[in-house]
Amino acid sequence: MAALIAVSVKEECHPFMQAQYLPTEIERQAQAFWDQSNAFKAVEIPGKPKYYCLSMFPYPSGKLHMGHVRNYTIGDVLARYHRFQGYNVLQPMGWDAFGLPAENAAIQNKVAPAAWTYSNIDTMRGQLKSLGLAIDWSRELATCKPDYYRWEQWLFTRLFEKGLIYKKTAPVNWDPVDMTVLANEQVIDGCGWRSGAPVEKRDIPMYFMKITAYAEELLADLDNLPGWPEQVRTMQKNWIGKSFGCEVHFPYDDASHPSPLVPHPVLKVYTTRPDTLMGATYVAVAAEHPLAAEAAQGNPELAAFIEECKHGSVAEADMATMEKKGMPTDRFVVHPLNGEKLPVWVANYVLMGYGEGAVMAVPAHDERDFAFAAKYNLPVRAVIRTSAGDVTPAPWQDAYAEHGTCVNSGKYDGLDFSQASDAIAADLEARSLGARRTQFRLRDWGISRQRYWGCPIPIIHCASCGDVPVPEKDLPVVLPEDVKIDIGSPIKKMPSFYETTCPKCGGPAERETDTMDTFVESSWYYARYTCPDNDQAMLDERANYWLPVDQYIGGIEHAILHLLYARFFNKLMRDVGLVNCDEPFTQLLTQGMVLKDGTKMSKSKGNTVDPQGLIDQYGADTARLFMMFAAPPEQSLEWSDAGVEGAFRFLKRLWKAVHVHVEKSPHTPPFAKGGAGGDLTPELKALRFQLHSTIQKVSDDYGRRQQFNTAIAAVMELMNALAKAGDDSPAGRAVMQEALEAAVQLLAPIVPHACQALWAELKEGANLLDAPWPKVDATALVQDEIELVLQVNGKLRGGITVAKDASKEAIEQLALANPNVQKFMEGKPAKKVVVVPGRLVNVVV
RNA sequence: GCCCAGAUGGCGGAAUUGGUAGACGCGCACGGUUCAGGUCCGUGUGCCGCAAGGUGUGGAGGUUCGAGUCCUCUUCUGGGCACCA
Repeated sequence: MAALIAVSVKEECHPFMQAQYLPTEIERQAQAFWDQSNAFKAVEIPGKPKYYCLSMFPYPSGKLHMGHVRNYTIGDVLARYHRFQGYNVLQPMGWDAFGLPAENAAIQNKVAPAAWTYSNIDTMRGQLKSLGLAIDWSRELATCKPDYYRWEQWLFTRLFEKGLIYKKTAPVNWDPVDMTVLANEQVIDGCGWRSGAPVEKRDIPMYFMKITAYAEELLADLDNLPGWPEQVRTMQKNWIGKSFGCEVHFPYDDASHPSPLVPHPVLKVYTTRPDTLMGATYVAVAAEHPLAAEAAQGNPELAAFIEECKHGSVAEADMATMEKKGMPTDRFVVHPLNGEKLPVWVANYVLMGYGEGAVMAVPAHDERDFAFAAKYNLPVRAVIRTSAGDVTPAPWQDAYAEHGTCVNSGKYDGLDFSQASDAIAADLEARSLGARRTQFRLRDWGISRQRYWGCPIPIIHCASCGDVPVPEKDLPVVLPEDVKIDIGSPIKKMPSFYETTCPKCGGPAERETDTMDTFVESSWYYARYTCPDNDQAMLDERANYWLPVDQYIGGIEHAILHLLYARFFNKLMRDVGLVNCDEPFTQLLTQGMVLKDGTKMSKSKGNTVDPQGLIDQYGADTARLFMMFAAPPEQSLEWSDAGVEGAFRFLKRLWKAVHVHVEKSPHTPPFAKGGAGGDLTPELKALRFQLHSTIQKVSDDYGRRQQFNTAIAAVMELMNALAKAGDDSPAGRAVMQEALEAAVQLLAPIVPHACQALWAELKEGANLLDAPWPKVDATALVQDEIELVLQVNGKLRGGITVAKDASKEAIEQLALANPNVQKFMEGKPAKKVVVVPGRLVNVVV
């Protein structure tokens, strides 16, 4: 590249254009022009259709990686395309700046997390700018700045007062050597990543957001999001996990000795299979269940087992893959319908966080209960007739879990799933030993983190007044940035931070030193972009101009948590009166990962390609073109150096094609129907047919399909056709001008710098950003004849050309008369002839 | 373990509504241009076969005149699993 620049810096005869494609200079000029003309500054214009295009903001980890380049190029392509369509476009950018990596980097490099973060932001901002993104940089925000997070604290206090934030204990990963709480990511094979010590579950008090209060709405509104990928809606639906079942109460056998630890003389369970209740042979509780602790008193073996269950991480994947173990207690409960005495077990496969933390076990019809019963020799009683029959001998078959007809169930025999469920629920209700109930898998969102680099939770703990939210006038609670980092949060050891007075009683009090989950910041940033400069309110009327976000773009890995939390926050903000819309993101595009050698590009795997090197060597346009061409946005993208070369080669050919044309015939007006040239030759007609088909296809690819690889391929095909065209007549030159103008416009969203320069060349200095999107000339798409494929028994046997309005009968006759068709019919009569208009004829013999 | 995806030439991918499988690009081969090439241009390129033709979309079945596309089962790969972001 350097050599290339050195060769050709001399000015050519043409004032605007170099003969050679010189991306460095072209991109510098284009970016300077966009900067100076404030081309992408977004202003609210009432009445003009708006398009809010948002890519998930980056965590400032150091420098840009290829995933960022891909994400922001996709967003930029959509933003620029809609701008050409006449929309008032907002495309902002900011920084998801709080988080764990800053603390790790701080320990490693002996820098404060704030300094490290701000320096990364500066580096990455520069890199983003070199990509030529159509971003309104005046709206840039960073979540670690008090002018951002003060509003998060403000909303927290509102929600706390509304009762939507509450406090309870919950288990965390505790490293007993480092004496710290670990993130799931920091637990490797059940041990702390730094200390190597086996991790324990420990209950600590935390603040929770009542997302379950919105479970119904979060579930129902998924049906109002047709612009979201089906798979994301399905994942969220399953995550929320609404189930219809029954609460069943098992009275304790020795109800005469109710434990003070167990408030009710019944053991409650939740089941989605009340129809199998007659098959329950034991009851199992989670190790954390109060009954387990109570039964362990005076039972050292059981106490040891419960202790053992505390080892390992709190991650559900770990819990679900570990060996299913259990231990009996000396307690029994009474079956609520048949009065049988059932043993109570403690089992590690029962989750305390779901339902009642206890299950009724029906080994005959539940796979986990089946395995557990086999292991511990517990009775199995089949009570459902399934496609596998009336009994359930080992080994387990999936059919055992099917819905079927009750058998061996006394008065319920013969009833199907819903009849039996209804009847059993009714009988339980009559005895006050249970009731119909819906249950959600979704749990409330624990937002407390025992970390430093996050938004301080605005609560003051007062010995007499309890937990008091920080009054609005005292916000923000500012996180000190000039700190020394070692293991543990510095603000927990900083009296100047936590020593304060109670806002209610004025007595001495302590600030909360936990910070918020960084998912909180990323749950509302999309709204703050609409009014980032407002220092009087979290949001203002501009939010209702721009929201909802019309197009959101980000990695599929965020399909559940981030997107669910953001949807939740939108509803919270709506209910506080800050926004009008019910949902934050109308259209969602989930991009795939960038791979190299078939695996994810990542620092830890050492297979990264630095985008900066790519931009320096080939320019941003080539990087963008390659990224958009190599795969459709939702699929994973395989990195290829040769593919980058190919993209660069295409841009050189495009540049040369325009250059040669302008040199040969400058100031050519584009072909216009009835204008230059009059009647066209068949070749030029064909060229215009391809040109306008391409405009139609590419516009559809950008606007509806969001498949940019096929848009690029179509323009490549057009350029290949133009390279073969050799008509130097005035009509030929006019069609060439028309085609090159369109090609440049069609590529402009993807390759903005080169196209900006080429447009100025073709249109004598005009600004491409002012040009409306090319229109399809319907008359160019009219065809007199069409080609049909001929098949015999579904196999390709030739083709025919017919008039576009040929009748079915005429087509059938032509097909049967075709020599190759006759050859493969081998003299047999046609049993059936299928004519698919405009496509094919299939003769069945 | 549970939830959600994906699998098509030597490679990335195309085939949009069940209708010509392999567009476009890379790579490769041959030819040309150039003092030179990590330049440019042209031609060819799924596999088997001299050809006619046959065959072919992870695997096994099925529906259909017709299946990469729909159904059932299955294998492998990837994403998520609530404290990575």
